[in-house]
Amino acid sequence: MGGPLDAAPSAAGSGPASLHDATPESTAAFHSVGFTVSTIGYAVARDFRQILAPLELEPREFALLRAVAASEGQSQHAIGDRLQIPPSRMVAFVDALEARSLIERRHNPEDRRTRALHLTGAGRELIDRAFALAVGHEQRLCGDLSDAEREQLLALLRRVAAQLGLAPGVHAALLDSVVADG
Amino acid sequence: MGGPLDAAPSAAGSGPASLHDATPESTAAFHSVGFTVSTIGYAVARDFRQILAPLELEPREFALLRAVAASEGQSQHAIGDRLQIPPSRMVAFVDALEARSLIERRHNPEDRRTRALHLTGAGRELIDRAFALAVGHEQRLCGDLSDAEREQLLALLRRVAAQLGLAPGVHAALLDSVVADG
DNA sequence: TATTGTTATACTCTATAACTATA
DNA sequence: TATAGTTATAGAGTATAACAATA
Repeated sequence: MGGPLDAAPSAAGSGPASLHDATPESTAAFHSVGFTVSTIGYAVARDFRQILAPLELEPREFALLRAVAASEGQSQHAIGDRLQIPPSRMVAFVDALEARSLIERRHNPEDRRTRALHLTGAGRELIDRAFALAVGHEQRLCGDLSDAEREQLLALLRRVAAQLGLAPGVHAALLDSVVADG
Repeated sequence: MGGPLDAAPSAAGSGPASLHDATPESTAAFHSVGFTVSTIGYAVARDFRQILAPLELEPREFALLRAVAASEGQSQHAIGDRLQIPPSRMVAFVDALEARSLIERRHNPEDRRTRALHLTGAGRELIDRAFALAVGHEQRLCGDLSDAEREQLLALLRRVAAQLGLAPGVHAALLDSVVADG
């Protein structure tokens, strides 16, 4: 949702009464950690999508390429498991990347049911280019922060993540196709 | 996407080479501000959706209710504009809330094309309950942070938002139905 | 002629469940 | 009988464009 989605008013403990006064979203919106992190997270994801667009690569395709690169030769199912992508969705994703000769399916002689995923040379090159763009994106995001401030931000965010019971490294958005990274 | 979506490796300047080594997402993932804020933002949104679920209210419906509350009597179009919701989508949203007698459309004698939106008593009550849940959510998110740390986190996030050219208070996710707040 | 609200159509994405081939 | 991959079907959500009423 949008501006009015902010759930915490200017004063955290002011209570529901402030909902009905004349001060709308514009002033109260950015005082809630929940709304702020959700808003910025979404904007970052959208921004990253645009950053990757020139490569004709979606964030989730970048994620998939990276997963294949990280453990080459794994079965389609295994990689889908790690990314929490159901088997039937993996098919289309792998199809698209294979059609562009970025990855390839190979038969596994030991178990002819499985298809081992491997990167091609073109796939490696594209990952490198995407990675360079991502690093640039990250640097732009943090352009206003010193190294110490950046570490501080990450430390604070991790403590919020812990409150959510969030497992490090797993982006739930994968399932819903909202994805991004810097 | 998921874990492998992190674009920045453990060392921010290490470069694409680290893509091909044996260290996968698990260790590198949470070192990028972009990935971290996007991941947590998504998790917060999902969490908030579950918080609201007992009220049978979606985050975007909460946002819409709040927008109506903030400027009662505004036309459907005006409120849609503020929330960046196109007119044709507003119809279904307002239909749903009106069917539950949370808001109502009234004819405007001065311009009979427009429908002024007003909250009902039930709508006000539901907002209050949703708001209480949102405050609890925010407190849980920040349960591990002192007041000073919370302000620090918000200040750092705002500086990242500024780098993105993000207008305070407008949650772009409204358009894409990924929405939340604490 | 422009605008508000509405409706209709087509398209995308996803989940679910069959289906095959191997094991 | 179970599993990896695939395909088919149906459903949700959305964008786009037409439409009616009013200005």
